[in-house]
Amino acid sequence: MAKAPADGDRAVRVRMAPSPTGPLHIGTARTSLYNYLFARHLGGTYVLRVEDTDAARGSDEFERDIIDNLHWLGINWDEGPQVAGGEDIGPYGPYRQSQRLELYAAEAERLLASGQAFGCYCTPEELEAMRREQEARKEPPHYNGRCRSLTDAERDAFLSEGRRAAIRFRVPDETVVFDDLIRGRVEIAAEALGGDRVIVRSDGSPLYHFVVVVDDAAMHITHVIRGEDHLSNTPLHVLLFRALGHEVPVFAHIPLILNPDRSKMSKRRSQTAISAYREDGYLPEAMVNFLAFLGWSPGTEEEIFTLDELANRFEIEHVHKAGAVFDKDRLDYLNGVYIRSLTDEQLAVRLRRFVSDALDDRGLVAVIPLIKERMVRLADARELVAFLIETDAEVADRYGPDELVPAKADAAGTAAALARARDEIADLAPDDFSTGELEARCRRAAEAIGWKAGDFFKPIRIGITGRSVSPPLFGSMELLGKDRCLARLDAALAKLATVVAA
RNA sequence: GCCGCAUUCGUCUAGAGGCCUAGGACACCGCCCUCUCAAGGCGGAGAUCACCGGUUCGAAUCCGGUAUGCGGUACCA
Repeated sequence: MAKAPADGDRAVRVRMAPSPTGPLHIGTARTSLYNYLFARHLGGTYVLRVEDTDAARGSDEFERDIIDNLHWLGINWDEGPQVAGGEDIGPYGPYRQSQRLELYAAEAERLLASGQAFGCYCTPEELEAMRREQEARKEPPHYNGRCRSLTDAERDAFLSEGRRAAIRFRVPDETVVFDDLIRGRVEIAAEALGGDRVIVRSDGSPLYHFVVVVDDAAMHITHVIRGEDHLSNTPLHVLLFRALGHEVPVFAHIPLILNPDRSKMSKRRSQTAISAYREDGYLPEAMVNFLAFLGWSPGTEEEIFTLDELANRFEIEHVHKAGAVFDKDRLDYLNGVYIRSLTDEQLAVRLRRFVSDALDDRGLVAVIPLIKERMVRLADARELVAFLIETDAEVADRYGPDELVPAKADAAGTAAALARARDEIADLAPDDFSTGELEARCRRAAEAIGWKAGDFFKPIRIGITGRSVSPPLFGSMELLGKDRCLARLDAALAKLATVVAA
């Protein structure tokens, strides 16, 4: 079961910090999942914090999408907002950064007071010009320290020009070393950070790298599990934790999810919104199973796991180091596995919102045995059951007379065969209008005229369903009912007659 | 450019010095089953473990270098 936290008796606390600047992204979902599994495996606490400091790009709609889809996946949290715009729960709230501004201001003030940060009066235009010069000189772009040690007179001069100060963190000159649960020891020279970094804009709003550290410290986060794209930012974070006088958490940088061309998965090249997969009819169980295995493996050959089983088995040390291409084929396969594992009744509930109400609940449950193993996604059911919903005329409009004719037959022969089938079916008593009886009669009829069963069934299938590919024929006929079957076969016969006559 | 991380079948991965003539899954191919399509069963092909050098009796596994890929390099998150 749960083993002791890796770093002694400190209770594990992890967090997921999505930014509501877009719908829940596949990568964010997996990072959330890994955090969740890590916390549950160790009996720790899972915190959700909304990083909504970017008011211009963020929206309540996206926050709702993120929270809703996280819930849909089965990922729940112990602290944080429970519903979008709703009450937070937990002792370290509020859990939305837009409501924590006083804390950030106070922490920035502390850094200023201790001399670990300073006011910088350079304008964005000046900084841009400086960067361009450095680039022209083939130097790595970096802040040149112009405002590092301003005299009072210089400061007053800037102020009287109407300039407002941004706050910069004084980056010490050293090599930062930190341990990563997945990658081991990482060393990065602080020089690579490009000089003293702005932590509060000149308009007073704090920057991501600052608030993330302030909040992780304030919320007593012990393990920061996040995407590999944050690895290079980590030295800055370590330095800030130390400057603020807080314990540095343990880091774990998980590999990225990749487009087929191995670039970081993006909206441009892949479907990235979890909600889109949900609308296509992927099951959350399949999604979770798939995401968990994208970069992690239990080390055995088992591959089907529930969320709880994953939480039991998950070990962060076994997370793979390299990026993983999102393999849609594998997701499709897993989804099929999960669909087939449901009972007909369970499947009917999941399918309800994907299938028109023209097919009632009873009808839906009844057709499931015919379509269950033919679905990859729940949305596939729409096409699979369409023959039950479409009118006879709509079905007839789907095909031309030639399509009814099997490869080795002609129109006249097909018309005769189909007429024979029609008579057999018409002859059935209502009580005998069943899958078994239908099949037996049609097989006998095929044999009687010397046709292969497959050839004989082809025009029936197309006449009944309007399609050359369909769920099992006789089961479909039973569900359709005798009258509609006969009407559709008559329509097919009428079509054939037009080409036989010609 | 600079900094960092990575590199086992097409893809996801197993692999923690001898159990590896490298295992599994998806995809692919073939056969079987079969009313179409699926599902299922059986089988096949597919990786000189990026490359080069070391360490070792022995390396996919340890070390160094190279190459390639990716990520980062903001008063974005």
